[in-house]
Amino acid sequence: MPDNAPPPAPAGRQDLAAMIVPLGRNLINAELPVLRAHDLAMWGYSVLLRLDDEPVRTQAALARDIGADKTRIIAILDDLDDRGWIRRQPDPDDRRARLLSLTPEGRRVRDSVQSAIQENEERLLARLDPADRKGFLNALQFLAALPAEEFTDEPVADD
Amino acid sequence: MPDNAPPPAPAGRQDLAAMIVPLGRNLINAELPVLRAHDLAMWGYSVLLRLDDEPVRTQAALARDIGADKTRIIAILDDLDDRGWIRRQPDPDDRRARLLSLTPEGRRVRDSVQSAIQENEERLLARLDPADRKGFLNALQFLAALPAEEFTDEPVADD
DNA sequence: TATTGTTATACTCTATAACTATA
DNA sequence: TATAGTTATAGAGTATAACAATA
Repeated sequence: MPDNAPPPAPAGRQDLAAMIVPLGRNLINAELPVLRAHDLAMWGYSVLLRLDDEPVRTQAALARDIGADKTRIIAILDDLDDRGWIRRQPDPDDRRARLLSLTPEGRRVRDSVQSAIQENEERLLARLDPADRKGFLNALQFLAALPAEEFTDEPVADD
Repeated sequence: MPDNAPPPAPAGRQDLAAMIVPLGRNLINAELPVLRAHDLAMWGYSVLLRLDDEPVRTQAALARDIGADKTRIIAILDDLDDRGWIRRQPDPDDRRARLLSLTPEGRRVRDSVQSAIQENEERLLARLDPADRKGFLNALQFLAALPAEEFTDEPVADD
């Protein structure tokens, strides 16, 4: 037990996961109509989001980053490629690897979907007390950025 | 667009779902070793949590409350019943229904698991700025209590 | 031999449909 | 006939294993 612990609040609140997981499910459900309107699936959107920041050098790295499997994203990449939303170019330096990048059209789709989604999210956040809203976003950004190993005492499968 | 909207912060942050869903996954992963130590699966733990507050009158209601399917919880209830952690008594007033309740042993297991889980969660929350932590929990409790319909403009399947 | 991408296969999870009993 | 619980089946989603190309 940590020595600086405030009262462990054993019955004071639900488990974080018990609140966060269903909340995530509701947020996903709110995204689905938007995604459907652009004929896009959740994994496809995840790929577009990940590629926005910077191109990615291998499909395996992309898969890992979005929490998927390298075998699972292939059909997704095929689909995005067919529509001209991403490019898959063989790396000249290592022809085994594929340089993944967003096309201008892909970026346009991504921006359009994301602003619709975030507009809806802002509608929810607007219902919060301003101070809570700020603390919520600060804390969420911090926690979401924590590497997976930080969540368990036990080492998580990580080799 | 809401008239009181602050700047929609289009590129300012990730989508809420994109932060919350992976965070939920990490929190679940952190729970798994604890659950395994009690030879309990996630759905079983969900059932114990739901039964804690008050007994439930039908299995279908229990399933709905924990976001499961009435056919899916049967094996889970069988298992919890076999271990003596829950009771399934036919309702004398309507012998089709099963009154579901926690046994003292079930409550003991639930408490033990939950305090281990929340102890770990407190370790994470302790890393937050105190004001953020408070805002985070306030906002989370509010958002987690929102009914599913509040998340979409479109009516969600609800008949 | 090791790695990237790919395909094929098997497995797990979940939902749909059909059945029994009570009402 | 309708509802609660149960069982059996089918489907979607996911991971594991084997393969081809390149290093």
